[in-house]
Amino acid sequence: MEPLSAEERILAAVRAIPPGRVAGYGEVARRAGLPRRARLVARVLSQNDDPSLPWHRVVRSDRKIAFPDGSEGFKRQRARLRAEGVTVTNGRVAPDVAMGGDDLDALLWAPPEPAQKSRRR
DNA sequence: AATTTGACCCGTC
DNA sequence: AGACGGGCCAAAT
Repeated sequence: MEPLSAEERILAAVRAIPPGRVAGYGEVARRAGLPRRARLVARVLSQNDDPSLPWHRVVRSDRKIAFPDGSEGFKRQRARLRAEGVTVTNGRVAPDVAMGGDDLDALLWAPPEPAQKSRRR
């Protein structure tokens, strides 16, 4: 088996984000085994053309949509997120759907259950 | 070949 | 909240 290229690993990491949840660019990079390569993730997404890729589940680490407010990309991403039940206000997704927030479970791709308020251990 | 750009991130102030 | 500086690095200028 040919080892997966960096780009393929990134795409796989993006596809691994469960519906209704989001992850940061840096988080995806780390997941793909490419720490500190957040920009590469952004570049790969910008090149991607596969409509089946859930690229809209990738947001900035501050949970805001990376596109300029009001731009086409911005509106497209916001619509796709809302379509799967993610609340977006002022270009930012609700904290309970974000991963890497502060709970270990989140970092380990916590099971789909965004409804609950993450109780600290 | 050198410099700038970009769907980014983090610590510090 | 925002600003600044340093990382990161493939592509485009």
